[in-house]
Amino acid sequence: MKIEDEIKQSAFKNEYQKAYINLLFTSGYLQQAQAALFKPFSVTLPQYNILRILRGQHPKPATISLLIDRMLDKTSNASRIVDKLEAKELVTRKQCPADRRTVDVLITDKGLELLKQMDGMEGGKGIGITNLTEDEATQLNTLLDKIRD
Amino acid sequence: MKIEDEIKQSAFKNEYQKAYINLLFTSGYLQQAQAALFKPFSVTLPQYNILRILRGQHPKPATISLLIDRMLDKTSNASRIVDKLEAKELVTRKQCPADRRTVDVLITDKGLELLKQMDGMEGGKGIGITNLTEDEATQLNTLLDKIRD
DNA sequence: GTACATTAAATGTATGTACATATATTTGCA
DNA sequence: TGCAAATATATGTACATACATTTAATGTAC
Repeated sequence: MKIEDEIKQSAFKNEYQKAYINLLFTSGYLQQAQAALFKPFSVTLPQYNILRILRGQHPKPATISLLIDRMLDKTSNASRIVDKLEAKELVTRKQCPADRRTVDVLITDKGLELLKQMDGMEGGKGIGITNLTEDEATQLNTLLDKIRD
Repeated sequence: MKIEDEIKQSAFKNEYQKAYINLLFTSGYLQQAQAALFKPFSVTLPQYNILRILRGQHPKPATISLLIDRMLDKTSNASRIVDKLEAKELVTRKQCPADRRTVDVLITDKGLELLKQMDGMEGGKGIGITNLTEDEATQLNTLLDKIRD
């Protein structure tokens, strides 16, 4: 659907303003769609992202710093997201003996099992991005990279 | 910058997954940039969006329902955002006599004055979207609309 | 005209974001 | 060695999101 109709704003100042709003809106749209897919698993998007990073490290532990470094949103609060995951027994956290400032975060078997169940719904598959052809996806990547230059 | 370098993930499964992550990441990037621009004015992005809608209506009032309808993110909580704006005296809120369930929300002179000061920084001008040519912005709009089909 | 459904808005709760600050530990340098 | 700076994480606060529930007013069917 055209962005004009989605937000009921008939006119934009120019293509740039329109593209800007469109980008924010589409991102929100995809995030909501994904959150809906995740709901049955009782895991939020940021929690899922942390779990994925931990699986990537497994069986090595990750520190909170490493998680922050790899997260999409650098400014979010990894400590508290790990709190939630720990409460669900999807990760463990223990002080690292080598450097007692840092904490070793490890995904549990239960966490790995959950991710296994969720595999196949990642990457927005079937949500909307696959409405594009592969060429168009490549085009989109080029445009987005240019925006962040 | 290429998305691979931004999030230190070397390989994506395919162009779709990459485009998906890229879209979410770029949206976050733009929102953070805009939040930084807004900070001196002590207004958050959703608060600003509500003010813009109210200016569009001025001098007619808007109901909360109308605000929800026009907001980019439909599921957010317009009532509480209006609370914050009311506390800053940027809007007024009073029960509508015709239908006492509804509330007339009006932008104040102070609110209009604030928007006037902020005009010119909207639409991501100078933030990144203008790294594109006008043709590229049009292309981007087409791709994004297709994602939400 | 009373009862029930619908609508508009507000409120409650859990989660996350953004940013400042606190606390503990380690590092580095005089 | 001793002490300040840097680092790793946690915590506090304000704001927003997501979703369920509540409250009040209106509409509708009988």
